[in-house]
Amino acid sequence: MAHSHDHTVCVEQALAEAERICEERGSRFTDLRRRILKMIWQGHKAVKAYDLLDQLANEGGSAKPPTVYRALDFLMEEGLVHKIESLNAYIGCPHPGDSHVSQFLICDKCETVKEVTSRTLSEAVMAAATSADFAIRRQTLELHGLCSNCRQGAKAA
Amino acid sequence: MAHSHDHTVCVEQALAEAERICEERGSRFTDLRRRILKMIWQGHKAVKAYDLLDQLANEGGSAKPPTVYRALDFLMEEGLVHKIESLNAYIGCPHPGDSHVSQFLICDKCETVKEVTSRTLSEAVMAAATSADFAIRRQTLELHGLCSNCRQGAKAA
DNA sequence: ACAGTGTTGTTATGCTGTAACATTGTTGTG
DNA sequence: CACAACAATGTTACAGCATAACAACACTGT
Ligand SMILES: [Zn+2]
Ligand SMILES: [Zn+2]
Ligand SMILES: [Zn+2]
Ligand SMILES: [Zn+2]
Repeated sequence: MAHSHDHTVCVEQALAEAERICEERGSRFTDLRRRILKMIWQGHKAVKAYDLLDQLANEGGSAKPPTVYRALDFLMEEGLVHKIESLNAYIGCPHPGDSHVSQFLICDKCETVKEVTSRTLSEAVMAAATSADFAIRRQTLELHGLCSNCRQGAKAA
Repeated sequence: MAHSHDHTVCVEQALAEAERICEERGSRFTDLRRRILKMIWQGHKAVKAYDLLDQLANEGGSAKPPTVYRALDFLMEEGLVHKIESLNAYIGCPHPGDSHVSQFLICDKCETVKEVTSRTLSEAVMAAATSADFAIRRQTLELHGLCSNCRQGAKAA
């Protein structure tokens, strides 16, 4: 988020929801997966797979790429994490559980990624697809630019 | 394109336009860049950098990655080619010259990529950004699914 | 105890992309 | 033409992103 906030709340909420969702579905929210999800939630920036790998290594133990990618695959399948294609990086979903299509606002300055779900936008996407007789199964919608906060900083300076 | 067509026309037109645009701007449409643009236009699918590399190698000579990536950078800067982030692949722009934001319809079956420029969609994107007080500089909008042709094939079968 | 399944560890490799420096080609100037 | 300046390409080396294949371990239910 651009504005400051108590981020520990974000993290705890995300972990609690993940726990609940996996419980419901009978999928296993193991310690490794929990650790990685927590790392991804260390802020509102998208996190790179190899940064996760490094952090795992620092916590002791010798982590290898598959460890991280398998956890990421799991988290994405469960809808707990999204991949930002234009960054090759991963971000926690702020509202997993309820199925949704999302769009991302990515600030190129502070790197904050905000997930939004605009109904209007979704409908426009649908309309565009329909008029081309195209059946959407998955969408990547990533908007890069400057967040409100970073633009105000620029003006002040 | 899903429907069959005389693709040599597409290619020739793309190359001619590229020539014209570079001429206008005083940028150099060298032989290498021309060859690579032509390869990208071998169809309406997105092409991978290392496939271009292989083709260069096959045409004799020992091409290395930077050769390809530099050409791609040039072509993208001139707006002759777009990158499809969700595929790590590159596709020729069917209407370079006129500045535009585009969206891509990517068929997961036949791999055809269609570039569209929907005004409604662009406006919805703008509206979503504005309402989040976000200033867009670049957008990635990639819709994966099935094109009309591939769905009809499925029904018939 | 045991089989079956899912998770993690390990090794190796493939794909994607760039940094840095050498060489060659092009353009304009005296 | 000789020469400087710059753009483009060649070359080597490496960094970053991701998966295949198999081994070891853990959890489940019988
Ligand atoms: Zn937060
Ligand atoms: Zn920002
Ligand atoms: Zn064509
Ligand atoms: Zn298709």
